[in-house]
Amino acid sequence: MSDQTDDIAAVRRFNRFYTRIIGLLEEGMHRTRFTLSEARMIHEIGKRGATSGSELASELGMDPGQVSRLLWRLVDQDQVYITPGDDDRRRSRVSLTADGDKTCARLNIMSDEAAAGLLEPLDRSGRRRLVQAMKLVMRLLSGSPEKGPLAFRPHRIGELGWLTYRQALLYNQEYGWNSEFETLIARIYADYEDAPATPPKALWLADFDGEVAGSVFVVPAAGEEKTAQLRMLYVEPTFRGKGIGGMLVDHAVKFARNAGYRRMILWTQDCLVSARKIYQAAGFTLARDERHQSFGADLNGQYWVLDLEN
Amino acid sequence: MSDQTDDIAAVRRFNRFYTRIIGLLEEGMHRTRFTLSEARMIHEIGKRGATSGSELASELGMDPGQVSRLLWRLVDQDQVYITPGDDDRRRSRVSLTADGDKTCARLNIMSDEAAAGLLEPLDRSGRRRLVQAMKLVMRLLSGSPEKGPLAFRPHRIGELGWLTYRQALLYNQEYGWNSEFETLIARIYADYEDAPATPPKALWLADFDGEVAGSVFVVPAAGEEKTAQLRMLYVEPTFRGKGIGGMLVDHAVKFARNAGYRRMILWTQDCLVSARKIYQAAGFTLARDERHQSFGADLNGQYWVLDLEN
DNA sequence: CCGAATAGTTGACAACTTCAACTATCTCGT
DNA sequence: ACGAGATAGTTGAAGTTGTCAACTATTCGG
Repeated sequence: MSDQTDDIAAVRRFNRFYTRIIGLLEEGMHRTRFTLSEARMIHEIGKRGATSGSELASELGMDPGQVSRLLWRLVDQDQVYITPGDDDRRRSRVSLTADGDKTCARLNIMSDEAAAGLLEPLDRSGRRRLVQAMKLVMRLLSGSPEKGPLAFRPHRIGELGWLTYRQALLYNQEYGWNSEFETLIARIYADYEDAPATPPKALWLADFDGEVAGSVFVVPAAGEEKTAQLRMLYVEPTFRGKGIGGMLVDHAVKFARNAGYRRMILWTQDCLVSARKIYQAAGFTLARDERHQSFGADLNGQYWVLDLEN
Repeated sequence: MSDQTDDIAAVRRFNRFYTRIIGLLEEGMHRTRFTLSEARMIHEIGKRGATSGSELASELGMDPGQVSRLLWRLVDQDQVYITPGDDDRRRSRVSLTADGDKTCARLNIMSDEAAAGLLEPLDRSGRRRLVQAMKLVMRLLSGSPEKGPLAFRPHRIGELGWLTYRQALLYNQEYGWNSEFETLIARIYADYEDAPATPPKALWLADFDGEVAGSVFVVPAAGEEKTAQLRMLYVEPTFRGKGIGGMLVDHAVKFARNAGYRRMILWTQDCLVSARKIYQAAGFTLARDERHQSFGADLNGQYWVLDLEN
């Protein structure tokens, strides 16, 4: 309950804060001979090449009447020209004149400078954290059913720690696992990294616009010839239900097959329901299971196998 | 260079995005009989108890003239009363009437609801990440010379991974250390966590409004009776120069002394200049040093000692 | 081919922004 | 003690923005 109100207060504080930031940025526009609305309109027309008034109205959230008057004012200033639409003569085609193009470019530079002014006091690492945090805020607030470019890539420095952090936190929240699990996976990741390059191993992060959406890795199974082990499959809660887990497993299976492994195994817990479905879909079969007590919970461990030779 | 332009583009995208969010939130205010400016003014007066017009003008970024007219409109609506200032009769005292208080409370509830609407689609973990990201954006953009409440607290689940992530990344950026360092510290943190409770050990995070500003821990030194070892002192770049490192070390030394240790040792590298100064200031003396090759760099390790018995 | 929907224009009015002129009051240095 | 200059607030004027409603021209569906 107090969490709730704290969060709300923090969000409101941020809203007030960012209202100021936006105000400061817009201030800079007053050095031009255009008003803020005019500048936004020119920018929008420049971005789309040629549009209609109604599109501008909905995109900028303006009243159609205001759009109309604003456009004609820009026509008077020779920034914009309006021609009747070709197929639909209600619709007008709005485009920038040569002058308007120049203005648009100038405004863009000014906006860039304003944004650069925000970044200016920060060092490289600070900038990266700022941009990452902004992207996260956007993604969380926009609900993000957006299907952007998802890339599988190797891990970068520090990201083994990041994966430990996220998974320890997640499985604690979802299943109550304690710090025993955190130290276990910290060692698993360290062992992965320190293992020799052969027999083949690989780790991928699912990267969504710079944000880690999930990960998995493949190592040679201990003591078993020509057998690969799939480990640490995980998908961020906000990215679930998009098939990322399945893609990661398929990717890993393909890698193992190409690397010459004959068999693939994995060890999981029966409480991880959605993971189980993914393994089944990838062709794994349950070989045996075993009760055990770990991470402060009663678990049912499962051992799954996939034959890679057919 | 491309990084630079990418960051600028990301910041501009965020600005546009958040302009919309703020617009949506303000939309809700139209259900009241007050305009946005009036609402903001009432809220601001409510927050400060009693102010002057000029303070309101600068706080809300409004023209003094507009503030004057707005205030008198609110006086007409019986939300606000204005009395001449006591000591300075140019200055007026602006306060809320009983009606104004009620209005202010009502507006606050509406703002809370609007903010809650943003949080509503998110689960607990999503909310926490959103709030954290917002706080980070604020801190990075406000330059944060602010001295808020700094607390030393034990680590929570996942934070050993977080510390691994941050330190691996940092020391890679600053000194070029490779993943050998990352796996080493991952194991060091895991060992810390799995060690028995006696002889005494402790780890603290410097917590600044929910954000990790730095950390350090103390363990019994291997093989040496009554000797404590200080390890993994680190301060986030954005929090440096505020004495946090020194406070962490002092805290650790005090703990070791209270826990009955007679001596304290630590192992560091000579390239970590500011850390060295902190150790000196805490009374440590350099016992010996030793060249070695680790983490893909040529290093000069240093062994420092502090006698706890005087 | 008619009624409904859509694109855009125009008028009216209240509120906001910006600038400049103006009064009253205070501060500071001499 | 006093005058120059700064500060707090008020008022006027002109232009811009936000909102609503009425209106024309055009297109679409049946």
